[in-house]
Amino acid sequence: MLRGSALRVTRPRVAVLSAVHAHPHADTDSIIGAVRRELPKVSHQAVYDSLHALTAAGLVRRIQPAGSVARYESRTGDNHHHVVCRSCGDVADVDCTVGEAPCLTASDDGGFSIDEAEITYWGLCPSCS
Amino acid sequence: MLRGSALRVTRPRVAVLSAVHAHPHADTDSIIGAVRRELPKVSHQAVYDSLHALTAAGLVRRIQPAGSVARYESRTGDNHHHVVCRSCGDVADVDCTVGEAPCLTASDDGGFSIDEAEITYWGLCPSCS
DNA sequence: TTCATATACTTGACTGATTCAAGATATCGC
DNA sequence: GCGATATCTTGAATCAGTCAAGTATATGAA
Repeated sequence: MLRGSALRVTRPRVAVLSAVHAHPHADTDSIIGAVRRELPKVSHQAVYDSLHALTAAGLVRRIQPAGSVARYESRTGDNHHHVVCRSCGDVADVDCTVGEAPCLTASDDGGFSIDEAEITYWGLCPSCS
Repeated sequence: MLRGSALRVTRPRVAVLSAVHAHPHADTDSIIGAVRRELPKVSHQAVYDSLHALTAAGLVRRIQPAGSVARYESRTGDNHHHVVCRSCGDVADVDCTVGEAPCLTASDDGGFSIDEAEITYWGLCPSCS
C-alpha cells in the first residue's frame, strides 16, 4: 500500500498503518501505544509524521468530532459517516443510505464551492444508554 | 434572555452574549477581544465560563469543525448546518433543505440511540476559490 | 553491491487552546 | 440592605500537537 502511494516503506509507517487497520477510530495516543508494542523505540513525532503522510496519501482518513482529539481509520473513499457517543466518545461507522445524495446538496451554499458533505450523528452508544 | 434561562445577569455574560450575536462563528479569542472592547478587565476565564453557561442553557451553540478551535453562534434550535472553507477556515450557515429529514436517518445505527445529525460541508469560500 | 542524496526519524523544546484551583467579588432572593 | 451562593480574577497547569536541529535510513544510480 505504501509503495502504491509512492511512499517510502519504513518500519514506523508499516506499524502505524497496521495499527490503524487493527484499531479503527483510535486516537493518536492509542496508535502510539499499539505501534510501540511492536517497535518500542518509535518516537511520538514519527507517529504524527506517519499519520500525516498516510492521511495526505489517502491511505487513512482522519476524523475529529467536536470535543475529541484526532482519530484515524482505514476505511477511505467510501463516503461513510460516523455516530459518536455523547457520553463516552466512542465512534462507530454508519454507511451511506441510498437516498442520501440529493439531501446532501446544500440548499444555499453561500457562494462556497462544496466538495464534501460530512455527517456526524450524535447519541448514546449501547453501553451508555 | 439570561433571566429566561435562569442565569444570573452579570456584565461579562451580557457582553459575551452580545458578542456572539454580533459575530457569528467567532472563536473564543475573538469573543474575548470583542468583550474587552466593552469591559476591558474581563478575564479570559470569565469568557470561557460564560460561553459554557450559555451553551448549556441553549442560548448559544458551540461548533467545532475538524482542525478548528471552538466557535460560537447565536442561531440555535433551528437545525441549520455549516460550510467550512478548507483554505481559510471561514464558516457560513447552510439552511436545511426540505428533503433532508429522511436522508439523515442512519441506515444502520450500530445500536446507538441517535438524537442529532450534524452536517458539515467542506469546500472553498468565494474569496479563496 | 556500494554510494550519494533526499527523505524520514529522534530528541527535546515549545505553542496555544482550554482547564483547574483558590480566593475575592457581585448578584439576587429575602 | 444583607447573607448565601454563584460568578469572576488570578495564576498555574495540562495536553495535543508542532517546530527545529541533528542523525539515521530507504532508494535509485553507478
